[in-house]
Amino acid sequence: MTDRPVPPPADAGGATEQTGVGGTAGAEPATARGEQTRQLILDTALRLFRERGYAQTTMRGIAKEAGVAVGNAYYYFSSKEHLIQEFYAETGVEHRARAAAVLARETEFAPRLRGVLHAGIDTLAPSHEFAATFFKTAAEPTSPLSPFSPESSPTRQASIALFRETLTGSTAKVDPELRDELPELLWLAYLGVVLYWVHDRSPGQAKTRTLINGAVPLIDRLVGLSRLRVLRPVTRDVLGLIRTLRP
Amino acid sequence: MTDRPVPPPADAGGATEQTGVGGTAGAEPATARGEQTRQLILDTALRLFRERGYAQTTMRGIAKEAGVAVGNAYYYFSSKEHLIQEFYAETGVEHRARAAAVLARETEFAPRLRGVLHAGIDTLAPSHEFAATFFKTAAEPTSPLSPFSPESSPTRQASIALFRETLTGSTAKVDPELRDELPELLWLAYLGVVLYWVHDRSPGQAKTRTLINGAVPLIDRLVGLSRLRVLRPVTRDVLGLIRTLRP
DNA sequence: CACGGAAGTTGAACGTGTTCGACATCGCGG
DNA sequence: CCGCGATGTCGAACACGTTCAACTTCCGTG
Repeated sequence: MTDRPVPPPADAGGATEQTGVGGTAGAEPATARGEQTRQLILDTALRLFRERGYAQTTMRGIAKEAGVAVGNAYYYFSSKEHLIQEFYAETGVEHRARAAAVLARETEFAPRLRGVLHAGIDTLAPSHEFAATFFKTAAEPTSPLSPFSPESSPTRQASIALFRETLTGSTAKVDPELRDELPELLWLAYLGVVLYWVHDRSPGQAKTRTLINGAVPLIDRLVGLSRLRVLRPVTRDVLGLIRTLRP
Repeated sequence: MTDRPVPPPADAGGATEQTGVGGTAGAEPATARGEQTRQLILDTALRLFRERGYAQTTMRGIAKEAGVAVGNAYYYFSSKEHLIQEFYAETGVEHRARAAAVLARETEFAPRLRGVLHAGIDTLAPSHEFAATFFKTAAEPTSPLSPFSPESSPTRQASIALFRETLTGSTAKVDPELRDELPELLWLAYLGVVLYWVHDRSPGQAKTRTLINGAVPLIDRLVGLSRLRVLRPVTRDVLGLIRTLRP
């Protein structure tokens, strides 16, 4: 399908768009054989996504290439989109690994943040072609793949934790009030960078690197400035608004 | 289909995702009969989208309801997604109309911006259910529906012009350097508001209203502050970065 | 060893968006 | 009035994502 047509027209209720949340995420393999098949299908799928792009890769193609029936792929992954969630997870793990190397050697806030952001793009880089075409599914609010969805919570929390570590592990002096909220804001900024990267058509996505290199000093300076008398009220108001807006 | 599988596997070139840009946007009717049919199909489609949601509305359903063949719909609109672009256009026109009323009576920057932002959400409000599910197609960089795409240029320029009018028609004193760039930044902020709105699950999307009411004074204050000595360099750097990053 | 249920696997079948060659209707020049 | 090309219309056919009832394989228990 593509757009999740509610399968049984149950839900006598109304014309709501209803999607996802309760949706089965595919089976967690219980045996070694299952685990192996699952991994085979996943590897094949991600390889084909990178080789041919997301849209040009069909579930039939994945199944044939992996040597299984199409129904078998659906036994482990409840939809084509769910294969992407696995991609997210893998990406997140690699991002944190790369970031750890940076955080181990840098102590100042700016270089730490700069390194972590670049590490994220480094991780994503090989998949730029195909990432661009599926990021749209992540943009749908009702999709379990949305970075704000409950299903993405583990990945999101891990990512926010990474930015918390980036901040608290640094020598930066930060308004204590801001200190609690900043990691989430940095994560949001990272989302913005990724959004820019997805749209970035410059060779090697060089402009995204420019964005990071230019934005980090600005963020750094702004964080320092936030303790200034003239800016104090602004800072307070921003934080207040954010707290109000959080779901 | 849904995900634009390059129809003929031509393009011997490579595995690029290739999409859109050259894609036919459907026929511009040349006769009165054509114009009438086109409008009938469009009205039917948008009505069904609002009634049933985007995914639950099928091209066959639209055709049947409009009393035409499915192939006929494709004569005027080259894909289901292209029906959405029409929705954008209609929305933009209504937004500008509502905004004009506000701009006619307000002279200060903050209330003007506040009014224009609320007008945008007012316009979108009746379509929240269905807007949420298709905004994802707008998020795909290669999609003609992306707000950054060449195809969206007219709508985008009109929207930016609206924010320019919001600013220049006001009594606000703005750093002349900022004055040129600010409208585009305000448009970006509007996009951010819409993005929040799409994800906003609060009753009546009340939180989006809170966001607008809270963010506008902040923006207003920040714009004023930008002329301050301490912030001058930051302002310069931000503007420099933006100019570098623009495609 | 036999059996029974859980786990894994299959592929035909459904409804979808989209395409395309054939047909219908129109308006205009002869 | 007759053609004839452009414009509009049609619906069967295609490939896709997804479902599901039937089947097979596996393993622990009696």
